[in-house]
Parts: sequence; C-alpha cells; structure tokens
Amino acid sequence: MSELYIRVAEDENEEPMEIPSEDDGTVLLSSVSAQFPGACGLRYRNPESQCMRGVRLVEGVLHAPESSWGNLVYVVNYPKDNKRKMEEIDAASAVKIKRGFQKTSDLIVLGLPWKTTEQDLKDYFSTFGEVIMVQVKRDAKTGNSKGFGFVRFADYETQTKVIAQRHMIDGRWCDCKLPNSKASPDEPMRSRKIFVGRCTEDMTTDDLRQYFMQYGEVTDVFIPKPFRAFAFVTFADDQVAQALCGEDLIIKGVSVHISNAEPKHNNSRQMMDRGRFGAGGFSQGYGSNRGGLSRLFLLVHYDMDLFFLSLPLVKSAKLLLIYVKIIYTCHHK
DNA sequence: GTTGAGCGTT
Repeated sequence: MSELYIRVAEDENEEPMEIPSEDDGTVLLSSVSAQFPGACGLRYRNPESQCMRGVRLVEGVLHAPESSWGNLVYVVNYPKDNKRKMEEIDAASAVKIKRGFQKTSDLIVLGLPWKTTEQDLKDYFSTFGEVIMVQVKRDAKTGNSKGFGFVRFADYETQTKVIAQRHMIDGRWCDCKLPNSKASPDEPMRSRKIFVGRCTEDMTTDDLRQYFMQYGEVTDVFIPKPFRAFAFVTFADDQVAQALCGEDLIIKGVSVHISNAEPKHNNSRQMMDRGRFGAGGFSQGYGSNRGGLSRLFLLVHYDMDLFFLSLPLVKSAKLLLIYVKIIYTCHHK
C-alpha cells in the first residue's frame, strides 16, 4: 500500500528502526522480532487520547491502526517475563565476561617424546599464547621423562584452542586434555550443577530450563518433590555454572539465589548424571526370588527421596541397568 | 641403557 517501512523502537525515546511492511500493508511480527528478538507485538501512543494503544495482531500479522501506519513511532512489546530483557541481556553478557576471566587449568600433555624438555614445551606452546607453567614428568631416580607433562596458559581462549587440536611436538603427535584430577570421580558434577534457592512452587522444570537456557545449554533440571523451595540446574559447560554462582536472579518475578550445588556422595542421582549407572548407585538393594517369587524389590535412594520399586524378574545386571534407566527417565519427564 | 597408554613425588 502506501508505506514500505514503518518506524519501530525499543522505547518511545529510542531511535526508531525502519521495519518493512508487506504488500497488503500489514507488518509481520517476524519482521519485528528479526530486529527485536523476543518481541511479541507493537504499541503506539494515540495522538488524540495520549494513551498507549496496542496494534492488532492476528496470527503473526500486525494490522495498521485505522487505515494506515502513518508516521507514528511504534514501540516493541515483550512478553511480561521478558520485561527485564535488557537486564537479562546484561546478566548474560556478564556471564560471558566472567567466563573470559575464568581462570585456566593445568592441561595434561600426553605422548611427549622422551627427549622433550620443559624448554621445548614452552617454546612450542608459546606459539598459541602466553604460557605460565610447563612441566615434564620424570622418574625421580633416573630423571627420564615419563612421556607426559603439564602446561598452563594465561588465557582461557588459548586453553580452549589448544585442547581442540593435536600437537606435533618433536616429531610425535601429542594430545592436550583437562586432567582427570579436574573431574574427580567423587564430585564430578559440582562445577556443572548449580543450586537454585528461594524457588516458588509455581516454578516448573520447564520454567527453569527456559530461563537458564540464555546462559548456556542446560542438560538437567531437578525439582525435589514434595516442594522444598530449591532446585538443581545442570549446564553442559561448567564455566557457565561457575559464572552464575553468587548471583541473585529474577525468575517469574521472584528473586532466587544461585550457589554451588553441594557435592553429594555416591548416590544414584550422581551416578546417573555421570552416565555411570551401576549397582553402586543404589544405597540399598533387596533381591527376592525364592519359592517362585519372581520379582525383584529395590529400595532406591534417589537424591533425598526413597523409591520402593517392584520389578519383574531381573535376569542379568544388564537388564537391571535398563530398568534403572527407564525409572530414571520416568522421574525426569 | 628398554617403553608409548596414561593422569601430576617435592
């Protein structure tokens, strides 16, 4: 129709951006949200009443007020939960900044030639970034290299780059990895899991997942039942979890507090988080298969809850693990 | 004096 573009702004006082309209004079919400991510509609100040007025929205199509869009500046609407959009973006970038400042860890260097010295290591790795420590592990008596060492970089980005590739050092291919000591078998999830305190009962696992997604990939959300005013959220990246610790975040209008998830001992929950299902995951197990009784009873300790389960005859440990996985899945969705 | 998947004497 008349206008090719309408003027849209984040706020009345912000500089407007021109958004293209369609041939029939309508504007697609997707056109708006392409420039204003998360937008769910438009409003404008009615020149006569001086009141804000909503723009008609039907199935993703925004319709001009009266007959034309005129020369008004339209203001973006965000979902109520996203009212604090700017603050959330700030929080997200704060996490990124924090992540940039995250301290590096020693990396183990595997496969070193016997002859490689610490100076050799330093010379090689300095081509990636500032090296702040190198070690070649040697036999105490003979002084011979054990064929592996450690390196520490000043920069987290350097560390990431170095881990991602193989390294030709003095004629041998070597690998750099996070040492196992960084993910000790006793407390492997401490760094990837956060404790969310002051939760309210209306917060669902989906709510939490949706909210925490903005910081990074969420691999698990756990809300104890019955309601106990806290939850656990596990991220794929431990750096994200670490960065959030200590923060007060607003979820559904409620201030929740983020802290480190207290590492627990070898309970079933952690065994499962690790993808290491096993009999050790049960705090107790009772088998009953006497006198034709072909059922197995299990008392499963799952986080702080106990589940008493009755299973069909379990013929093998392998089958038992399959059952456990099913149970685990059921308690997760 | 050897070796080749792994995990760090202080």
